[in-house]
Amino acid sequence: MKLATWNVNSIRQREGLVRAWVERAAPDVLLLQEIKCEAAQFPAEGFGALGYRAEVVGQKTYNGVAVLARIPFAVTARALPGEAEDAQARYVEIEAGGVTVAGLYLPNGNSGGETGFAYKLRWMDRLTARAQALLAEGRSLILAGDFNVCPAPEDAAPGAIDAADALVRPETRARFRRLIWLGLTDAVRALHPRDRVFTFWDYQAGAWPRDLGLRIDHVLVSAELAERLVTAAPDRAERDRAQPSDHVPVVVELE
DNA sequence: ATGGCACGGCAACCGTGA
Repeated sequence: MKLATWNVNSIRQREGLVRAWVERAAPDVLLLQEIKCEAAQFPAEGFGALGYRAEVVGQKTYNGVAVLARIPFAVTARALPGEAEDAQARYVEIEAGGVTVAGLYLPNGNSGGETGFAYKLRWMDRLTARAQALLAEGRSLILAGDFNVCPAPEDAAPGAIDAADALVRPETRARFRRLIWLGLTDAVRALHPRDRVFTFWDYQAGAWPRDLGLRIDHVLVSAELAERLVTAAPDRAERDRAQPSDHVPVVVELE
């Protein structure tokens, strides 16, 4: 199984780029974040022509997630259980090939002051509870998406981010570790323990040419899937294209 | 030393992103 996650920063702006990438990379499952549109605006036909079925959890203007898959799947959730506060479209969960796959767009946590940050932390707690419940059922599990978490200092280029940023605050990192402690493996870091690996470069300040990036898009897999990992890496070349997203796809292959 | 971008919604900028 080849699975990818990509924050595309508006699917309507990025349709051509994403379609071209899908044709080249041919993932079995592609999780999209920040599609920034309602389901009716999602260009499902274009991907249907490539053999992909879409499940879209959309929202006007902000957020929005989707799954594209060329293998059969069943939708198991369109929101993260917990608080009834998710007017925000940030979670979609499917079952495919015997694996539960959650595509997520975790709140950034920098807007709305401490209230916004608290929402991020609660969202992480709810994600942990969901993952724990699925693992308790004995499911093989993949959590993939834009976590808006830079797990460790080596996941940020020096000077790329302020210490007070919600992506690196200790409370954020502690909750990410709690997820890992459920028994999940950070696929990219597991296969690249010493490498400098980034998945995001800001549009501003020449962040891409200066390689001032962050690693904030992740694929976490349960133990038996970790043993099947063959490759796990971002596709950096996508950041060099015309009108790119500020994130690149992260691709994982399981044998 | 510093400033630097892009998106959607809307019809002038502004909230958000990270």
